[in-house]
Amino acid sequence: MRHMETFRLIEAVARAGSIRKAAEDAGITASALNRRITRFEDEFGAQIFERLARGVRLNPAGELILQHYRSQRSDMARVQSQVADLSGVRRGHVSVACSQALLPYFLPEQISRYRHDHPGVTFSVIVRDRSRAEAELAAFNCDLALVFEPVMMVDFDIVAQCPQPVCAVMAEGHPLTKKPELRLRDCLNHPHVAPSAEYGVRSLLDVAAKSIGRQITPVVETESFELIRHYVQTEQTIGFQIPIGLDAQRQAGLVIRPVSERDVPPGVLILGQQRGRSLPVASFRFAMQISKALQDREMRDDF
Amino acid sequence: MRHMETFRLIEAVARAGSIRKAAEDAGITASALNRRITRFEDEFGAQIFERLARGVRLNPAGELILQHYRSQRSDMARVQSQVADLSGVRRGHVSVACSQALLPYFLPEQISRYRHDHPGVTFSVIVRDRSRAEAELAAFNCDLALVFEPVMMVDFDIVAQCPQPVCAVMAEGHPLTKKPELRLRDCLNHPHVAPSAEYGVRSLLDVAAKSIGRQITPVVETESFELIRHYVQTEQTIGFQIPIGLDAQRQAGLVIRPVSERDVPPGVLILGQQRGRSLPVASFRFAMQISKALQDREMRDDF
DNA sequence: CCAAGTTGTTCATTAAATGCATCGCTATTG
DNA sequence: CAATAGCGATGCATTTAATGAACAACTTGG
Repeated sequence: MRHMETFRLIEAVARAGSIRKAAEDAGITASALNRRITRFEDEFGAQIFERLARGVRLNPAGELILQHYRSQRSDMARVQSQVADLSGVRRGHVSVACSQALLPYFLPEQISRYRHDHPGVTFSVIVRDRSRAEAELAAFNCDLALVFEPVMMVDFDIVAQCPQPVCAVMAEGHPLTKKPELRLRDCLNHPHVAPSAEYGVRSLLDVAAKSIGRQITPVVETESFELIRHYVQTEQTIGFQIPIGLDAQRQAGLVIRPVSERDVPPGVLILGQQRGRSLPVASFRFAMQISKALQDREMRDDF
Repeated sequence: MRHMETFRLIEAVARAGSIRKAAEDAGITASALNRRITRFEDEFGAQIFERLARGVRLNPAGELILQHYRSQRSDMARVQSQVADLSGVRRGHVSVACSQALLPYFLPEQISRYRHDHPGVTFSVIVRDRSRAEAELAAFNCDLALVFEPVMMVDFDIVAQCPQPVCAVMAEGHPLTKKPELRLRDCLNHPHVAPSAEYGVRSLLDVAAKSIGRQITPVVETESFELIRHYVQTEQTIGFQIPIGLDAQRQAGLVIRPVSERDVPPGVLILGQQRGRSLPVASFRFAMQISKALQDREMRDDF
């Protein structure tokens, strides 16, 4: 779309913080870019950049403009996808931000199933912690966010949800695998491995530990859920994860036990979108599929 | 805004049904316009007009595009008004579609009150019957619709409402003014004057008459509420209107009596907007003021 | 007070949009 | 059935708008 060029440039300038830098990135001269911006400001009727000595910065009006532009761009993408849809071939692109826990099994399965029915649809998956995922949603950089225990910003709209008890992962032969019910204090008495603070599992554990007068003291703290799963098989420790990122059948040598809900309340896995936005056809249908899958999961209540 | 030019032209072509006519209206040649459209279609990736022998017509894709454009235009207007708002001076424009009943007292008073506080805000008021008012809303041609007994299309969002009993208007000295309670059958036994079929008052009366085995048989049927009010003072007849379009104090020589609610259920006056749309600041505040006014009216329960 | 970095301005140049004349097509009309 | 009028598409010359290059004016930090 040609008309959007100016907006794209404005966005680039806002990102770069300088007209010259943005111009260089865009492959035009600073003077041309500067004039586009001033012309736009004239037409719009207000300045959108603060002119500083060391560059430029969006002012509040500019923030509004940028928000408008992003929403317009996403809406145009939706229109295009609807048009492609009514012309018969189901094309489109779905862009999801998700927590790490969805990476090993859930999302690959869901995407594969969707693409089996609609091979014309492509996907992009970005991995973000819960607050970043919501930020991507708000910036219209993705259509859907699938996150555990989101921070729930104002413009976040819940599409579907599914409770997820915190689970302990251990290697076979770990002493705690014999216990019929796994209490948090038992886990904390053994060496444990935990995700870092920005993750939902950790924040649930922190709160729960505090309420029994204890503290999470991981021997290894990491951003990578994958590392946790592998580490517990290397050193005899306890890791914490949520069931959707685990698969009892497939994880050979790994034992998965829910931590007693008396100690740690289950968190919620949430599929969300930007409030008030109408999604492209493909994203909408994918969201419906995910919702159904989460619902089925809740029915089965497995982990 | 420059970028929207092509969309404006597309809209003009869709309205005119012909590229040549639209080009003439827009003051450019048909060839230029034709090429803008084909270029847009290329960029967009799909045809948006059906080429017929006698001109062009929007296809479904074109309808979507037009809808998108209108929504974007209105959203841009909102952004501009927000920017004007945060720059201190409260400027803006409010555009309302309303039923005739609001013209004599209610809307003038409300607009005047709002403009007293915010002189920078301008208004446009268009008069439409209830279904037309909703159509204007859906086409983003106005921000608010204030209508009696709307037909309630899918994208119509209720902001506020206020019940309005159907009232009979008569000249002083009309025999029915003596009755303590006014029954519908009494009214129908006298010569009466009614609004035409597209109006809410009439449809309420039609339903009510039918349920008592009668029929509305107006000696004068008109689109103009004003004519009704004046006619009942010329020939001894009964007119029907809703209280918000009347003012017991100010209507010299006119008697207003509610028709018994046992016969005719009260209709509802509704303030609505297009679903999912965020209104410009001025329109939003005006809507809030109207809501409050309607609420106060309902409390006073006067007519 | 200078060096480095920025926005804003001027003018020649380049790219895009437009106007004009014309073609081919189709429905209408006599 | 043929003439005609109205339509969108297209090639070419022209006008208009956007751009690039160089420079001016300004702010900040040392």
